[in-house]
Amino acid sequence: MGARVTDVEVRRDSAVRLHPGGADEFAAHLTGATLTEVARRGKFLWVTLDDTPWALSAHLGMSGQFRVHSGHGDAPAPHAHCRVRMRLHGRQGALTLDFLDQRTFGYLHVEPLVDTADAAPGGAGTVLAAVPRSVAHIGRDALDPAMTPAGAVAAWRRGSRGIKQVLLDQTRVSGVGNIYADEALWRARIHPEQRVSALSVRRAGELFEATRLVMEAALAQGGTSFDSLYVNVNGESGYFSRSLEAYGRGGEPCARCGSALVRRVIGGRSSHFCPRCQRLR
DNA sequence: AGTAGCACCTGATTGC
DNA sequence: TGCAATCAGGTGCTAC
Repeated sequence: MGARVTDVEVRRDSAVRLHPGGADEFAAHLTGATLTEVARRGKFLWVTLDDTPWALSAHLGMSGQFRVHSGHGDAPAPHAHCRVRMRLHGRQGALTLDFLDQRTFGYLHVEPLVDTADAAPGGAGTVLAAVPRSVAHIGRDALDPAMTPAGAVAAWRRGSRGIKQVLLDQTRVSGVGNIYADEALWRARIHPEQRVSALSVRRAGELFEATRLVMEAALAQGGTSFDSLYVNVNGESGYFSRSLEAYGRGGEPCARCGSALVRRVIGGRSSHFCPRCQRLR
């Protein structure tokens, strides 16, 4: 890091729709700033600006991606899905940073950092964190060391909804999306429609362990890529889609028991599970 | 406060 | 062949 922003080109205004002052103010605020430190919580990521309490904040939605090219004039012409192009000067010279987003659910904005103090039941105590304002309501990431098993269990067991919907609720435990939710539930043998109020502490703890295992395994393989929508900054895909046991496998045999996996819409999201291994109780 | 449902958007795929 | 309907994804927002 340590790259200075020398130019900001917003190619589609809706890419900065959450920035209060609109595209011009976004570009003006960012231009001249130095990108210092990258952080994330769940699916929200941000880069701090200089040593100010401000950050360039981003959410990739479902198809957003950052791509980096060396140079400015010699960088490739912006892709059709390029929504914002930034030109940077770092230690290694000129860089072009593109925010691509085919389906435009993602966004960028510049916003202040705020202090949060969330208690972590289970031993870690209160852990302070400075996060962008739009991230303050988001729970700790499943892989965050400050998210303890007991903390996750307590967060998940509140309320009356089914566990699949609660897993996707980013204000409880963040970072788990539709694919990893199905995978974690399959591994923990929990029915996606199981009411969280009827989920024992022990079973919830097993679900947290399964969630971490799934996410660590996916990370180790570079993520779950079906196509060129899901890539790293160099445009390379991950391989975790080859390891999926439940997601997208409706009708196929369960790897554990051989029963046909079921696909069902739950809370508006397509869900996949084994009707034999994952019993509703 | 917790929950439900819609809006947002594009491109691939399926159905007629 | 053409066109319409459907689907996927994760959030912000409003309404109950």
